[in-house]
Amino acid sequence: MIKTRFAPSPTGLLHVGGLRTALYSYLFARQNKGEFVLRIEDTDQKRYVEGAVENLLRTLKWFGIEYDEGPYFQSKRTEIYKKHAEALLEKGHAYKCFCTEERLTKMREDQIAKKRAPMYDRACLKLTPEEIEKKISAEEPFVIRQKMPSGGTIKFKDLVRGDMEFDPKTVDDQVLIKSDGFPTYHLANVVDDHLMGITHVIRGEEWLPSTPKHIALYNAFGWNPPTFAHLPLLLNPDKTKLSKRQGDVAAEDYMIKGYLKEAIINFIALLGWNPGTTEEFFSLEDLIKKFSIERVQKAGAVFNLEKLDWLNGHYLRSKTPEDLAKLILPRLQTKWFEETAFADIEEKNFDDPDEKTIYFLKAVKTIQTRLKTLAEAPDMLKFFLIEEPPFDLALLLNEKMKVDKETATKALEESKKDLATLTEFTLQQVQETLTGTIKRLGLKNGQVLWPLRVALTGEQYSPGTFEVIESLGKERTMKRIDLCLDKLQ
RNA sequence: GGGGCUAUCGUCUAGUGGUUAGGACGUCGGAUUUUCAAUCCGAUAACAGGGGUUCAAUUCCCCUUAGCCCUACCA
Repeated sequence: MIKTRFAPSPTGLLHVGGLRTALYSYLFARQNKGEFVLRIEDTDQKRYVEGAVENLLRTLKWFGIEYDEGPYFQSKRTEIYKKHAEALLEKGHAYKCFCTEERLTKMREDQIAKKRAPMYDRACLKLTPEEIEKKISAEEPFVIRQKMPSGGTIKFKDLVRGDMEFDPKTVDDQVLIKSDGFPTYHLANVVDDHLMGITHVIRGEEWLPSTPKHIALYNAFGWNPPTFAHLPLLLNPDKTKLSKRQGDVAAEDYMIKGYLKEAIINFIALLGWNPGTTEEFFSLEDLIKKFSIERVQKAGAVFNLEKLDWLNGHYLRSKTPEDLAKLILPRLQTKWFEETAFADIEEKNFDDPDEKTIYFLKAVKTIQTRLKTLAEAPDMLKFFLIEEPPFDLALLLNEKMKVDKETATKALEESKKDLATLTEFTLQQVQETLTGTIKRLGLKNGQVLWPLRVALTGEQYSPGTFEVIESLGKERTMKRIDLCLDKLQ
């Protein structure tokens, strides 16, 4: 059975690159009716960040990426790694190294100065058993190093990159157990993947150069290595590895900014993979069916937000007003909103809406097509929800629209008079009536509709005047026109 | 310095030994229009360079270049 895993280290908020790795691993497992394991690689106490695990769990859940097993914590499995390291020691595939940090640093500096590849010089490999014994009784701290094989070629087939070949002579003797007793990534990773029955290791390209170390470890243990798939990196606009310096990288940042999970999933799925067709909208379920590891790209992909915006708009527009309203509601907890009559609307109201809720839903529907992110919703909704829109004379009188004070007054008065005669306030009725008003006054559309729109919304940009009137309803429309006329005097 | 990976429009990408090198986002223009969006239509723009192989290379091979990743008792 196919089994994949996502193995992040809790050093901060889950970033979008990690999310994509998790997604691909998850998709691959699901589409093969396999299992997906979550493992927390917390073997470096120095880099542990409080709350990182919670953020990780919360984020994966929010995106609907569910794991079948775990989360495992490597920090709770140190005995296992120690035992395996000792087995390696016995078999001669590893050795104890007592070198101090100072010596290693100096060695490296010397090597670099001599234009040589910085690698451990295996000084401690020459230690006699007696010398080792002496150092241990003297309680000298030590690490356990992997002894890379001396000859041959390390070969493996990468699902994304094809046949790979490394000369073990170019690969350093990696530290396996640190002097604090914790394993390094390289050991813990191999031991766990084997013990947990992982069949496919899907991870970022940054791990490609250390894969020969891992293969050598599998060989040393006498285990069959899993199949590897190294994913291309997500890049900054300048093509460097995606980093915090150049914008938001935490998945949560995008949730906060008002991107929908389906848009984010769709977007990152397409960053490094494509279906080979011109199809471009994919739900998580679609992806499980259509994803294919063979079609994963080799080259890195720039994390470019323009397409995310477009996708988000698409998904926003495809929501029902009720669903959209539910998403917007938590974002409306602002001071001005608390002072409106709508502050007490709850999510459950949308299933059995009263008059107030119906109005709210209508307002949501009216702004729907111009929403790019959920974060914009409160501002766009504001004029619907507050009693009185702001009055801005400079905005109301618009030279380009040929609206002066006299025109505005007349337009508002006459529109009000005509709208007052309506018994029904449908979009069609409103439109026909006002078209008549415009004709009768001999004005251009804008000369009537602009002042009306500004009177009703107080905004520079808004949905169309007819829509606004219909959504506001007769009572509010009348009241707002009066208010505006008063202030215009 | 060493090892490795990569290379098609600005971006995400399709694609083939012979194609008008396709799509999407963006940008620009037009339609619609009361503003802003949405929508529809159109345009723009790419095979990194040099050698081979071949009747023919964007495609296959080699070299160069560029970019990136790794080179920790981080992951």
